[in-house]
Amino acid sequence: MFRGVNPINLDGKGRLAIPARYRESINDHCDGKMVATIDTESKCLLLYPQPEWDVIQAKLDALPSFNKAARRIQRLLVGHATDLDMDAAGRVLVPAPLREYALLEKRIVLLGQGNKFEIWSEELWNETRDEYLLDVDSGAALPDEMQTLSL
Amino acid sequence: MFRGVNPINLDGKGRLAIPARYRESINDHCDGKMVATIDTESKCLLLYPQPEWDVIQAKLDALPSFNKAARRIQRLLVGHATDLDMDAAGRVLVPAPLREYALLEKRIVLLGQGNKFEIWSEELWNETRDEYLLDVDSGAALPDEMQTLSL
DNA sequence: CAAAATTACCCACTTTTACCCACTATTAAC
DNA sequence: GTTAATAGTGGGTAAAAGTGGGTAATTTTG
Repeated sequence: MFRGVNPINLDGKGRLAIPARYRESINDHCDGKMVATIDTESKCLLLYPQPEWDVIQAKLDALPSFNKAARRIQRLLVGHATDLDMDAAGRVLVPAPLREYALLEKRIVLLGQGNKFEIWSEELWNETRDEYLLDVDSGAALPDEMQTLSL
Repeated sequence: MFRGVNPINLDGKGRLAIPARYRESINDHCDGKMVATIDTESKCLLLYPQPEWDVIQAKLDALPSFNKAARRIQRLLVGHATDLDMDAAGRVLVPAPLREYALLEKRIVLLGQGNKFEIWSEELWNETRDEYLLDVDSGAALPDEMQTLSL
């Protein structure tokens, strides 16, 4: 279970150093094999341990090919999903097409989100986070599942 | 399980170099024997390992011959299906009629889609992808299978 | 059957990537 | 506070992959 915000620098080659505290867990869980894809709702990337992603892709692959919405999701998610291997220094190379999508340059944020990470450009993350905080005040409608949630 | 975006150049002879990371899997799975056909809903091609295609063609052949829609799909898909062999350098020659259908010139994109690849002209893929990203927000009707999907 | 076009196979060049090493900064220990 | 160890960062290099083209064999066409 991943959690926490981690400000990181991408190096000149587009490599992302996974913070050391996650590495053991990642090596145990998937031998350093990860899968990155795009988030379709925000300009950020999703980074899964490969076994976690394989479950999702199996579900996506099973969707009906002649349904337009299904096809669209398959093309976006599976189409952008790329295998990444951690190197000996605990780094993964983020492919150029994905970097472009999420507007990643030097300063990025790695966000632990349970079974996956999200990768944001630092600038975009800060803006998004601030918007979220404002929205909370406005008291936007919460789905039923959340009405009973106690923190 | 294929996945990922791969920008590739078709060479002057219409050959497509399969990215190295897929080659071992393709050789294991079908000894380099692939089948390409058209996608009937988008101007792109579908590229299957031969055993995967054989399953699909068997289903198509079993459709009722007197149903007009079935007949049409059979003619389009089976009619355009062409055997392709990977050469020693991991390349397949994309036949001219298929290249024309999908408007393939030099810059193309090979899109992993589970049991198959899609082959797009780079320009058309970028346009299509951008449209899809806009549509996601509009929340077009999703099939039931997708309502429960959690990423 | 001959000529032309196409295709398969091979080789050469260029670009990219994986792997390794070195340096710096930060944390932890004494 | 000083030292040691670990983590973060950057870059060089050898190997692999991508790319392009020549030539010979095969197929197609007139």
